Amino acid sequence: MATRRVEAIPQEGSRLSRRFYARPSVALAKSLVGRMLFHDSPDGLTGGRIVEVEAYGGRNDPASHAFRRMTPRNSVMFGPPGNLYVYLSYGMHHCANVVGETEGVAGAVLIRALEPLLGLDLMAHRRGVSDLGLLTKGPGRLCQAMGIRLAQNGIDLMDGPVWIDGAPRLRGQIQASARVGIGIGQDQPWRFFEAGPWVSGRVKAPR
DNA sequence: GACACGATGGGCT
DNA sequence: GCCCATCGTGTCT
Repeated sequence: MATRRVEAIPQEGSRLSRRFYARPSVALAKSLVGRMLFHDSPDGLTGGRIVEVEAYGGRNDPASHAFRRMTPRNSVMFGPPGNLYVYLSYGMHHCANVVGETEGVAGAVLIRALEPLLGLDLMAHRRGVSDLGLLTKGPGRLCQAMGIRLAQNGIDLMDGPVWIDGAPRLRGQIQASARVGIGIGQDQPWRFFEAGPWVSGRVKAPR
């Protein structure tokens, strides 16, 4: 498939610290837009720039998996900040979240879309498509492209095969809207994105 | 056990 | 825009 000219892509040595992740999920969500997400898997290295995220809380957020209580599935959300929370959606799609807050307090940021930059051929192979616009647009698609699965649930972003780079690179202003695909909690504008060709869904204004 | 339900995405109209 | 595959999870019996 066609290759793209990309800017210098930050590599090892500039991972975000646990201290960075230890903050309220809404603040963490905003701060993650524009940063690089990497996965160094046995298949190869893939990476993309985060362009769309959603914040999910705990007992304060009826749309969150952690709204009621801790269960085997959502336990990672209650764990240390800086871990990866992966779950299966609709029986076939994986969704990747970055855990925030502090240990014992649930909160996470769903990664909804990336600008695909590194390992494009591998992403295309995993996705079974060659269209760049369909590689990492949407939480399920980006997990498939990046090779993120249930096996990666709970891994540590500070010291693991999946990590986020320290320096944000923004090409526009960060915008906010209601979250996508939830039936409740739409009054909170907790979706944050940099408008452009890589963002999923449609732009909805907070109700 | 049984059962209802998705933080989705692909295909079709 | 509408339909629905597909299965882990949580809730209820």
